[in-house]
Amino acid sequence: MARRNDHSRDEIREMALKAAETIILEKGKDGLSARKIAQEIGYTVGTLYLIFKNLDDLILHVNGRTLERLYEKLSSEQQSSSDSKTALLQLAKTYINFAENESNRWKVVFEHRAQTDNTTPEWYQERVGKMFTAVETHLSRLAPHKSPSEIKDAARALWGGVHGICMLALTDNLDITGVESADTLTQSLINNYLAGFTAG
Amino acid sequence: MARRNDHSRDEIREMALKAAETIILEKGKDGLSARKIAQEIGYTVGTLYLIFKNLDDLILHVNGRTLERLYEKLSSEQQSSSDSKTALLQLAKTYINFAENESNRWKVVFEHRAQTDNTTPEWYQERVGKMFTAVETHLSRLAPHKSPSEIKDAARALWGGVHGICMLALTDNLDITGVESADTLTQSLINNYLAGFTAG
DNA sequence: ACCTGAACACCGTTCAAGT
DNA sequence: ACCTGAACACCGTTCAAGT
Repeated sequence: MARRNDHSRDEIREMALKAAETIILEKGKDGLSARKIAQEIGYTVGTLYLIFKNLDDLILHVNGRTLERLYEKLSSEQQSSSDSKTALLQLAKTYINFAENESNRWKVVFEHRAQTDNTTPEWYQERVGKMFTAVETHLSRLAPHKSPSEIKDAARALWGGVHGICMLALTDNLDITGVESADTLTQSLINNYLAGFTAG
Repeated sequence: MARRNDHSRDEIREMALKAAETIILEKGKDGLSARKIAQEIGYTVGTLYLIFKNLDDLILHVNGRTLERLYEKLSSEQQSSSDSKTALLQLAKTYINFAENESNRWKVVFEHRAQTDNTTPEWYQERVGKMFTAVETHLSRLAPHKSPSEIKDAARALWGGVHGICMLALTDNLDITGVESADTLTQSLINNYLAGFTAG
């Protein structure tokens, strides 16, 4: 063995990330290990360390892809919305559906973020930031008299709120039943928040 | 060795939970292991398994104690509040301060919840439920015309929102700076939400 | 240059055996 | 009855050695 050259570095990289995503999908983060990924793609553990700094780095890239997929979902649904309020409600619906459908992958984004306190690369921060841009756009349409920093804060308050309901629902900490209720709660949050925000 | 009887079962149990809390405080969940707990309390790993079902069970009890401490903090601050709106804002402040001060322990509550999907014991659910009761009480005072189920939903929407901002701030996912901002955002969330909720 | 295989220092969990 | 010690089946990570 050694010197096989069956796959390019980029191919191995892609295979590894795909394998990791599949394992997380099926077994959650606890089911993931470098050895399992390696076995899945037909290489040795050592090979993974030629491509990724370590397992945390690999998971960081998995999470980057998850955020990318969410962003695609969010941006594909926001063109034909009549008004900005409806658009925001629709964004929240999409957000929650994504989190529910990709539940295991979605949880990893935040579990992993919580544990490793190394500085996050800029490409990652950018993807998180993109998720707020659409919200800010709609909010500034609904409240044109607000300053940019007020809009920025509002987007973070409101979307942090949507996220919180979503995560608590996903982890069964809200004493509610499933997605349908999570959806009801976010709609209530957004409607009431907007009532206060646009009036104030 | 064997048959030492230096400590009662309950004493060992308490020592183990305390040791686990200290390790989590200092190194986070990743720094925790059964072997380290055992070493810290001067017993063998095997002993831990005579008292706890497994490490997940031990962590569950650590989390139960964390929730209990939060509840004490929350209930100690809510006596003299003039009106219910101020009381809710104060509750959120206390909540965020607790999460920030006990950051490592607080994260474990939700990381662990996210990974193990075994049914949670009722004593745990009760502690989570207690956290919502105070919120419900204040909300029903502010909006006496709402039905109990509307109040319940509102409490979950609003507090899920507070929680979301709190967690995103703690994990650096909000592009804001620290606790102060998390506090500003929750105050904004609560104020605007209440404006809509009490008017509707 | 590319990849392996074996090593190192860890894990969680179990359970026969010691007192 | 209470606790140990050693075992089992796993980990992440590194790196000399093979082709």
